[in-house]
Amino acid sequence: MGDDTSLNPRHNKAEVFARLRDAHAREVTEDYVEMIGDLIAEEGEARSVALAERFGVTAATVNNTIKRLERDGYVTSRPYRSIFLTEKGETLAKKCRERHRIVYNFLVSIGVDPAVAEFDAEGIEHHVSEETLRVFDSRLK
Amino acid sequence: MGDDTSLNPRHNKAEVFARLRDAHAREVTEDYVEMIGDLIAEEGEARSVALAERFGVTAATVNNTIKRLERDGYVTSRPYRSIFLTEKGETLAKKCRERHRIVYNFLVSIGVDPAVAEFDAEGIEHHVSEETLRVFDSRLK
DNA sequence: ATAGCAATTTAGCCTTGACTAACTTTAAAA
DNA sequence: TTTTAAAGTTAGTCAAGGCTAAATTGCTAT
Ligand SMILES: [Mn+2]
Ligand SMILES: [Mn+2]
Ligand SMILES: [Mn+2]
Ligand SMILES: [Mn+2]
Repeated sequence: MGDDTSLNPRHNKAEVFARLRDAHAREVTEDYVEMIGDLIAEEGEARSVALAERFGVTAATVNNTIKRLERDGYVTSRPYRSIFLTEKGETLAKKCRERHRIVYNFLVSIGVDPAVAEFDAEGIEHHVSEETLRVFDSRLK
Repeated sequence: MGDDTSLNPRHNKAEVFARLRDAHAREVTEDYVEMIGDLIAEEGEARSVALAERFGVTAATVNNTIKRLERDGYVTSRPYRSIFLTEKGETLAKKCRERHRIVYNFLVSIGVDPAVAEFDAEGIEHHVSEETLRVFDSRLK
């Protein structure tokens, strides 16, 4: 009962923002593994040049990011060759793709224009908790 | 008809991500002006120490951010004194507070636990377009 | 009036994620 | 088989947004 967390009206706003910063730290990783998975599915392989074109960034930026993803165990790559997802990367990609799909479908289902939903879902997906995602999904049926 | 934008299955994903990066560039600013407004309303003034506590960051970080906000015309401040919103800052704060309120209320209205909604709304608010916000709001009545 | 504490600022560091320019490698065309 | 264009890499730069440690200022209690 001496617990300040839920009773104090000056509630722990700091926790909310810490979680927000956490989500931001994961966003690029999530979008990359999802996109790499998409490319492998659609084109048979994920090349830097395709990632650069789809994200609208330079090849140098893609290169930096891929190195970080490799360091963190999400992808493997060899110089001048295409990029592969590790088990860990594959798992994350699958989760993100499903989450993305649910958020997008939910927005469309409540009446958001598909083109607008495409924009908004790309950002919203990273800030939707498991619980909120379940609520979105349950509204889809 | 030669318009690639809406017909081409290799649609302009790049636009979506460009907008996402734009939204990210504005997030911290939006949360700060909103919080500064809250503090002025609740406590009569916005001090660095209160911002640091609420955001869960150090005083040095707050200082840096306030300087950026000042440079960009959202706040005014004098050394060792409290922080004030400019007209521009006030306008943005008001818009963000209202948007935040709508997103939060919408999440709660569809069955998300209020505590969870508080977390998720803090991130989602920055990625909700005017149009999606109107849809959320219209569902609230 | 001043000592000491709390608040603020400054300096210096780090990572992420972007860029340009220049270089290297690969692969396709000639 | 050689040339050349596309793809990928490297090097160097920058801003945002974090941090710690140390210096400074302002306020409060003695
Ligand atoms: Mn996505
Ligand atoms: Mn995304
Ligand atoms: Mn907010
Ligand atoms: Mn926010």
